[in-house]
Amino acid sequence: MKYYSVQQLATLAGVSVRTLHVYDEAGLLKPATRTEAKYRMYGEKELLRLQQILFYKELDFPLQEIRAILDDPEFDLIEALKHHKSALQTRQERLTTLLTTIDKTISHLQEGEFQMTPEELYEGLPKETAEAYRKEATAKWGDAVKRSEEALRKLSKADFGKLKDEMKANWQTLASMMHHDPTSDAVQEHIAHHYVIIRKFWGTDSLADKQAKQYAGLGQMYIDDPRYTELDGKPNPEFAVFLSKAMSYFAETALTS
Amino acid sequence: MKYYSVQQLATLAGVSVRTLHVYDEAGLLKPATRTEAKYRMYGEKELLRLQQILFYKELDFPLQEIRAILDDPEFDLIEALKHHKSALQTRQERLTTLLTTIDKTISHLQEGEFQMTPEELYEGLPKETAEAYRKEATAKWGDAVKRSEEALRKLSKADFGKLKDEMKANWQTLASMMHHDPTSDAVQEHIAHHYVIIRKFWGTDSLADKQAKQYAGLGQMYIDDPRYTELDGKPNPEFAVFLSKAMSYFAETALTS
DNA sequence: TCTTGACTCTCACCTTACGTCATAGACTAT
DNA sequence: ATAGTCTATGACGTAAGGTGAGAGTCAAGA
Repeated sequence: MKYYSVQQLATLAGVSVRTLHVYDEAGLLKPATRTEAKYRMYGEKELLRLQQILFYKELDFPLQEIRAILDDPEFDLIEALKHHKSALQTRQERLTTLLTTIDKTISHLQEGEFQMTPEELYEGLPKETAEAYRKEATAKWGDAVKRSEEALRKLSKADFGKLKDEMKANWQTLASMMHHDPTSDAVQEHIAHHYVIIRKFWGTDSLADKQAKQYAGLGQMYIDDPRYTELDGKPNPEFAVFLSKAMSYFAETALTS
Repeated sequence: MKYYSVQQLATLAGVSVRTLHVYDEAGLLKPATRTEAKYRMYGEKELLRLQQILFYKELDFPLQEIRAILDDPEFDLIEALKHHKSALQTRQERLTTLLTTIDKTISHLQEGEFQMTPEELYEGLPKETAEAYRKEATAKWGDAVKRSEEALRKLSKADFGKLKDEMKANWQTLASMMHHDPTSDAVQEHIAHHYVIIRKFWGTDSLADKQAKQYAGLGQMYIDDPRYTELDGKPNPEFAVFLSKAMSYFAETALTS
């Protein structure tokens, strides 16, 4: 039977000696035995248990719960995991909010310094071209466009600003992703995230789904049209940028008209 | 000049009195003045500073840094925000990994755990009719059906019951809506709400989207087929009821096979 | 055998940003 | 005057260890 000293076990598992002391004290991981001089000696079983402990610690379980899980065979592990999962999701949402706030703060502070003028936003997309897109969209989606505009008008000014910010970020992500890898699923993810944004502002309102579907359909209209996606018979590397701008223009128009 | 007591300020800002004590002690927010009895009195300026403090606290800055930011006009705020942002992004990535790990662990633990008798679920739909629907569905959606079944088997018994209840309610709403107005958008809303339910039970799992899409497609299959929607060349008033039962049967079968 | 250096033991205080008493004094309304 | 509310300070507790202090233990070289 092989034994490990505190330091050996600590090194093996990548934790500190103090950590093992704490686990011993907490009854979470007792040494297999002690020498006459009270040195802690751990065996294979303890090593395995430590692996388990570290696994749950990775999942951010508090030590008390880890002990409960490992010691009580009746413990409803699955329920605990699910509970923990929802807690993590809450944290993640909070982090997302924080990141958005930080982004806004940064861009607010940089106002004037790096601010995008509307001209820059539409850069490469001349007014008449943009107008043409809008006409095309309204011709194909007339009613939907109107209903979308109604829904948008129901937002408060503050929400309107937030919505614009989030959508802008989403489009920028799309453009950046497709710039780095034109074959990626970025468009799908973009639309999926668009759903998320829409839901956030209109909740379960059935208008949300209509709006999102209409938007997705509008994007699809461009995506399906080789006049936009291809250049000389090959994928147009500028398509992502174009799509971003076109959709942005469409939304801006819908939001403000 | 208006002054606020500790409690007034605390209530205004939504923090505890103790928090204000701590901030005073830390030199982060000193009261404008003190009464003879040493009561802390805060003015407008302090209120504004408190807003600032809470803003940075929202961004998870430690109090020491907040003090540095607010007291040192030379502090490079934008750099600090950017630095902080990347830290938050790291945390968020870690959370995502954790959530994935939890999902994997849950499904690993639930493997093979769940079985159920199909008999009680066929209620209201004769066996041979039901079997025919299922055959049609699997013929058209073979692979998707199998994947869906996998996902469904991973639910706990408790969740399974809840899912059944919510889906049943959703179908009943559909049937009732279409009964009153066969031309309504009820099917779209039904599918949209189905998305919501699915997300609730599978959360971040990407299977959720596949499941929902497949379900939507299956419904569309019936909706597009005049054999079901029409009767003697006119809209079939029983279609909603039929669809409800067919979809119900399909899901039940997927849940139990 | 003695000494040196590495290892180990337990005790105990420190960390964040407060929460939660405890005790004592201050203010307000009846 | 008295009850009820508000305030002050001080002290202890939290999670999961970090960082020593002081003392004992072990293996190896001189």
